[in-house]
Amino acid sequence: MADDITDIYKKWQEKWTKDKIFEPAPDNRKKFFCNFPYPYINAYQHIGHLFTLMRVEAFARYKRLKGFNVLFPQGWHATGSPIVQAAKRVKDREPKQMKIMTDMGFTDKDISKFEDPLYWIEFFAPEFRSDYQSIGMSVDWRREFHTTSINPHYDKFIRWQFGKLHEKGYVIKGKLPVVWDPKENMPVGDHDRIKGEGETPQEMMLVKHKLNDGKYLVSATLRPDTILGITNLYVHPKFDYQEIEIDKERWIIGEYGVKRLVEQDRELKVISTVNGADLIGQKTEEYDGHSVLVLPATFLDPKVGTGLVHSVPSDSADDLIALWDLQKDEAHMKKYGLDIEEVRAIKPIAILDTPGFGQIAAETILKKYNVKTQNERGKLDQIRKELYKASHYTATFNEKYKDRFGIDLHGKKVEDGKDIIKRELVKSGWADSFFQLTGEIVSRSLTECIVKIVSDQWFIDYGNPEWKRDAHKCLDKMKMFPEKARQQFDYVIDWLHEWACTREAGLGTLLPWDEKWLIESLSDSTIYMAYYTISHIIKEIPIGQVDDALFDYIFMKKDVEVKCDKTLADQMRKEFGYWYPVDFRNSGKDLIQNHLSFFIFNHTAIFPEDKWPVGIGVNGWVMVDGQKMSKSLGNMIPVRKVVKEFGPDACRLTILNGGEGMDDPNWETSMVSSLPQKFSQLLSFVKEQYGKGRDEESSIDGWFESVLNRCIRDATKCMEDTMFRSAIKLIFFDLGRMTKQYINRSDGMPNKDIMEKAIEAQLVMLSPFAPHICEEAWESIGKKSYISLAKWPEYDEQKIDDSAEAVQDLVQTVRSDIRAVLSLAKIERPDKITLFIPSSWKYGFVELIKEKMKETRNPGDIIKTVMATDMKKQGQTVMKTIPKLVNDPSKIPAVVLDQEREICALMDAKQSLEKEFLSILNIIKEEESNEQKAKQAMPGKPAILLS
RNA sequence: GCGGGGGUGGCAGAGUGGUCAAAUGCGCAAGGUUGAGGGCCUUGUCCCUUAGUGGGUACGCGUGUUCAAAUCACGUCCCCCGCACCA
Repeated sequence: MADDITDIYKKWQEKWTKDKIFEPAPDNRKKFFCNFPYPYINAYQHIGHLFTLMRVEAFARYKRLKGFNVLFPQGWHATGSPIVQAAKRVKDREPKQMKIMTDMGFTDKDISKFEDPLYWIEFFAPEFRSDYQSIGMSVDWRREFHTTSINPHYDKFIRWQFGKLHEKGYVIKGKLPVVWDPKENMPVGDHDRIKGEGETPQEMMLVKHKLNDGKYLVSATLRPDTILGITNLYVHPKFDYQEIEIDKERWIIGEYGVKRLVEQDRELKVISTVNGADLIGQKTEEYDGHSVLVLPATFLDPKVGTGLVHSVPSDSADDLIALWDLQKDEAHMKKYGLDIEEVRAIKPIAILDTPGFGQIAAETILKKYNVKTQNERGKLDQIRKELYKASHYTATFNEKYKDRFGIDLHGKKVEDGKDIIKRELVKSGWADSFFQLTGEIVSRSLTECIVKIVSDQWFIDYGNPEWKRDAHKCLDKMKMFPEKARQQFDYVIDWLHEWACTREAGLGTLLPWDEKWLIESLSDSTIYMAYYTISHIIKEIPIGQVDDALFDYIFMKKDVEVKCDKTLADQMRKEFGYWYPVDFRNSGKDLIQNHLSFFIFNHTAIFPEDKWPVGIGVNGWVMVDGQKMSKSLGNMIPVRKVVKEFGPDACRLTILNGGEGMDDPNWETSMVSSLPQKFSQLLSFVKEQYGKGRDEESSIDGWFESVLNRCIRDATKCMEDTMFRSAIKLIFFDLGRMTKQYINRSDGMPNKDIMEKAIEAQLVMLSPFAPHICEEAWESIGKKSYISLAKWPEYDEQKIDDSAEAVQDLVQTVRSDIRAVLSLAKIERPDKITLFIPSSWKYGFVELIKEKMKETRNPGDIIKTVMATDMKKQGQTVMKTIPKLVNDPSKIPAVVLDQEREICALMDAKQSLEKEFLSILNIIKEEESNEQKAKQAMPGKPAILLS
């Protein structure tokens, strides 16, 4: 036996490894295949990973105890760009990255090695593995692997997968707007930006306005649906616009607009430059045929859109206030030679009904905020947001939209009609579109980013309706942990559409039929769990012999020629056939909308129905002592740190005790730090108590057997539902407390068999959470085999007896009160004890007390009871209480059960012993067991009389 | 805005029509216990009142359904997660 608790961990980890107890092979038992998404290995893991991981680990160990043949493998993910980019940043000695490296504890000499992306994998994969091992994960390490082309076997597998998807027509080609660094000629992800995190490309509609000479003024808008409300255009008198030839048309558009069109691969030719001032006063023809005036405006930003806008004063507060300002400013109008009356005649055109804002929403809201001029930018910015929300999501089209767009939109919501209008405008040639960034983005190369349209991008077509149907079918049959995650999946499956599955840079696998592309990281990790079933075998096969045929042979049961050893191929086919499908895959709730849904989709696409996944677990995000864990708060806790400080079992128990379901679990420092000591106590308790006690039976045993069986029953239910926190409470805390109570209640002489059963049950049930300690305790009570391979305890429903538990608790309470009184009165062995109790207790209570007291060696020899006054208002409560407590009320001394509350009253008396009870005792003593007097002193209240 | 999950005592967190002033844990208070440690065991902990007791207010807010609501319905406010090409 290990001397120190810290030695225990290593001892058992080594034994497990030596005896290969977590390296399963197919046999005739039922199997259970669970896994945890392979982590991305660009830094040491923190306790956030640990929670998700531990849910799988605890479940795996539980299922093993339940007699399943359990497979729990683990691999590592390196696909994608973060490692490559981090390596590059290390090479550039970028300060932020250097801090990350030194924070992880690397010296300057170490750091230079990280300039090579492959070194990251080489370094971190073993580090992750050693962290996993140090915390006692029951993983089959033979099957470990990492992703990307540097693992050629896995690479082949991913190529095979994509070949399959391609074959079935689930991979399609299309266009994609991406954020682009024009200097580096690379796409720019969110984390590669100095400025503009979260900004994305946004499609803007280009609306054409026909001038008399047939040329078009082109404005940009996010609200093409309000086109019927256009009253005028605004151009900036000081800007130069460009006239371009595009698609055989002539457009007049700002220079930034031209630039964008060029960047986005539009063919065009610049013809000439047009001064804004020259456009003012001209008229244009609109989509619906009406004619509007071009007006001057100075609020325009040349960088936004096309540098000129159309004005919809009915529903844009900015447009309306600008119009009002201009209408008031005669000098300004004159300056540009405008007809004052004509300008003043411009009125907003009602087009939408906005609940709460009426027909001319812009006017309503300007009045509400009391905006007087267009210079009140703060208010106007706020208004824009508020009005956009209301207008876009709640407004409906008015009668003008009745048959304008080929379909009656009158009364329809803007939200629903917007796309229809957009399509119609494009179709009729009155609108076009381009992309614009939602905000300025500056890349790490200090270049301002642009939108680039990638035209030969590959997509996985999650929008395919038949595929969606299969995904739903799979979901419907799956078990969810917890069940309430299901609704989110349902929504996501419907909502997913084409997913860009290839990248130009990073680590990974090349797209088999178009090798300029790399398969993106979320797409190469959807069915790889199948690879776990064979990874330990396939790695022995020369890479030249691994081809699509082999995978078809293994996974599709196709009887094709394989290049490799047939025995090995058959063995892999057997492994896959045995272990698949995935029984439980667990992950954070943020992965529902991508990875976990892809997991479902891809399985239904590639595998036959009996291999579709059957269980998914989802959990929340780890908090640290009530606070969100984040880099900025500096409370990211590395796994290795806490494991070293508190030992693996304390960490395992603490993290799972933090929470369950979809709630965010909370890591409590106070809990983890108190556990090592509790473990020591548990160890010595088990050693001390096991195998001791009496052989004969006693009635107190029934109580404890009831407690024990109930605990096993409830804990089993919790484990089945991965409600690990509740399980820990029952197994570790409640059962531990009750076992000690049993020893007390049997005066240190518990029944030997029952005690042994209880100790064994507790250890086995606790072992998924604290396996090292439990193995040690198991060994200390003389068990020869591993507790990790023991049998989960059975429970006997017959032995669970609510009434027995209630009665026992009551009796024990009375007994301890008597003791307290005796000790207070400093009497060791009274001749007589008199209990004064409410008369409503009489049904069987007295006999019961007598009997129990005898058994438990009560300090008095004689117990006499006296009925005190009737208790009022008992009946009603009692009648309600009984049915809940027992199924057969006739079986038990009914009223007694209800008296727990009254016993509590007695306990109260004990609480205020010094103040109150002493005086009562005095009364009783003085009166020399004058029962009458005692009754008067405390009518209805139980009292204890000694003599 | 959309989809999902929530709002309960000092905190965390049960409870989904009556047994609810509300499990359990932490915190806090009192007492006990062990001459070892932030250990263990009792008891108390919404407000007022009592010898026992009784009464009041409460489960985001409002309204309703019901003999009865933390629990059901409607409305409303607030918080968290996601809304993608990022692993």
